[in-house]
Amino acid sequence: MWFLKLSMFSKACEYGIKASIYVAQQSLQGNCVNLKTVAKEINSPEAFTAKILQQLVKNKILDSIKGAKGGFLIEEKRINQIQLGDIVYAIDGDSIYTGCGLGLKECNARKPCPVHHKILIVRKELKNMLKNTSLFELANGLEIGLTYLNR
Amino acid sequence: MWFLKLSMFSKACEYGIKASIYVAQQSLQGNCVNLKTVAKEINSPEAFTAKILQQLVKNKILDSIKGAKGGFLIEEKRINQIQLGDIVYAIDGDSIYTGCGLGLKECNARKPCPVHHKILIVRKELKNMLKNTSLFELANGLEIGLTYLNR
DNA sequence: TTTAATTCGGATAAATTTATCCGAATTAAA
DNA sequence: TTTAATTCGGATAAATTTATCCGAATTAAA
Repeated sequence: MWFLKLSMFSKACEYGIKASIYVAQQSLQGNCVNLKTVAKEINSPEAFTAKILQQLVKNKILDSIKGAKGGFLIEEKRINQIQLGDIVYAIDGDSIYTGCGLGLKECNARKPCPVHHKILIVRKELKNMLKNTSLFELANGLEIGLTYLNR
Repeated sequence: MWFLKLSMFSKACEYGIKASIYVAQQSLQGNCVNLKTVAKEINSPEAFTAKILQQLVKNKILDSIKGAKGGFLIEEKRINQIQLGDIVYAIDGDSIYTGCGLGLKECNARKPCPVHHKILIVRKELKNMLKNTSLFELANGLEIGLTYLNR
């Protein structure tokens, strides 16, 4: 207790998002990058990042190439089809879309928890953001030096 | 991994919010309620709830009365001064207001992470909601049968 | 004064999330 | 063909969050 989090994403999700953005940026330049490089560039623990990259491959966010000179990449034309929400979904599942804000087993508009409608507004904004933010946009911001991945 | 959460609040926070609402509702009727009753009514583990109630007392959200016939209550006039955000803050601290969405140590408008501006919009909505939702409003919704705490 | 019901506070355990380790499988290059 | 670099996948460990236990302190009522 006493220093809990209200961060938007889990660590797994943070790493997943950062990794996807980095791989996308590199893929736009025709580069395939390996785990070691990814972990270094996004400043994340290597072994844990490996798990997350696997998860992203399973969920068709990333492609992987096995063996020496292997690594991760994203088909270029897919980069602007993938939305931030797809990455979050691949790692955290659909708990944003479901799940009561106060943990009630049942909670809906007809029999809502006390914060149901309040949270709905915020969640709607979140869903919207996740749906309308493309990986291309994020990778491009990084590429042109507008944003940073590693500080 | 593989079934992470993207729920808005931690369990501790969920219990804290539910407990505060229930105690407020009861206080509006002049009742002082003990841990056992609170835990039962909000469907939460008793011992853990005890810790959270203590935390809320320390942070002046709730008042406690020790000894037999003791319990928890909120001074009536304070119920509409307390906002949802105060409860969240008491338990989870100010991590909503600070903290980079991608976990970067430094992240600000001048050198933002790739999702900085995206998250700011959502966070602003969240902050707004937490600031403008009073405990009275939540307790009252429960009282008049508009909302439910235990399903 | 004694008893019973309660909050408080510390220690500890269980569950979940985060992280590491290591060997198998794969593949490019020597 | 062999070697070295890599992804993959399972087992396990560390850290954090969630949860329990128990005795001390407090207080209303018998």
